[in-house]
Amino acid sequence: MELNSAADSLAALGHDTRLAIYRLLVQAGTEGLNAGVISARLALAPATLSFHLAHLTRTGLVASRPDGRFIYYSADYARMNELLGFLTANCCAGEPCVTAAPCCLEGEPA
Amino acid sequence: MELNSAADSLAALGHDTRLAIYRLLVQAGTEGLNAGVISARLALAPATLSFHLAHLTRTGLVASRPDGRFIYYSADYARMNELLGFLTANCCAGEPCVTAAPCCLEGEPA
DNA sequence: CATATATTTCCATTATTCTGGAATTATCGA
DNA sequence: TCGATAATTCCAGAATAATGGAAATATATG
Repeated sequence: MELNSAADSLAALGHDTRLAIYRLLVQAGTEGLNAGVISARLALAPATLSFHLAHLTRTGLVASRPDGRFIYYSADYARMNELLGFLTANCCAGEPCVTAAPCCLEGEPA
Repeated sequence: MELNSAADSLAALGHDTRLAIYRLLVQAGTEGLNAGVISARLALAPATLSFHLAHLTRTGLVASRPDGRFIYYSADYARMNELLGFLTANCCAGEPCVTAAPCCLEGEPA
């Protein structure tokens, strides 16, 4: 993973509203939630939500899946783990250290 | 950890230059590096580096320790783990899932 | 086909962040 | 004490991001 791409993802998560959206999706599982449900739960104006969902999607943290009139959004767990791995890579200069274990990868296509 | 505080930390990491600084410090270990060394390695103007180090320090990701004319900066590994834990908290809606293991906590005062 | 609903895109305003030269503060060594 | 070095703060211009009303797009249902 490139530094540039990791920074983009972290910047996407570095905003109260987007982080709240992302956590909602992380907790929702692979099914995801449609935009209307997210909008209702977080009390966001449609245009504002759309802007933030587009941002999260652009960085690869979130995937979207149309279903009729609805669009379902879900967290991409593989991407999350890539990002966690990037942050802890080569850490601690040889001092005692355990690297972070992969999380939530079951059911993901790797 | 509060959502607000996590978002601040993620935003701090969501910038190419700050992420590069942070990774340098993560890899440098608990000793850390002084500002001059960081400035030289990343070819940053002093004022620019100072701005970014202040940002990282404000969020708690980085600690500073004066030593004579030098100021040493180091990654706060406990804080990094808090942040990783926050991102993966309650994830996957009961689907098979392994939470991230703590990293780099040896030698930290918890 | 007409209407209702879901979501996005357009757009303009407002707010925030980034950058680096110059001045400032602080420490070291002679 | 004086000059050199380390790092920060001040400042202002330039760039980027966030917000939400209104219009547009797309799908479902009667």
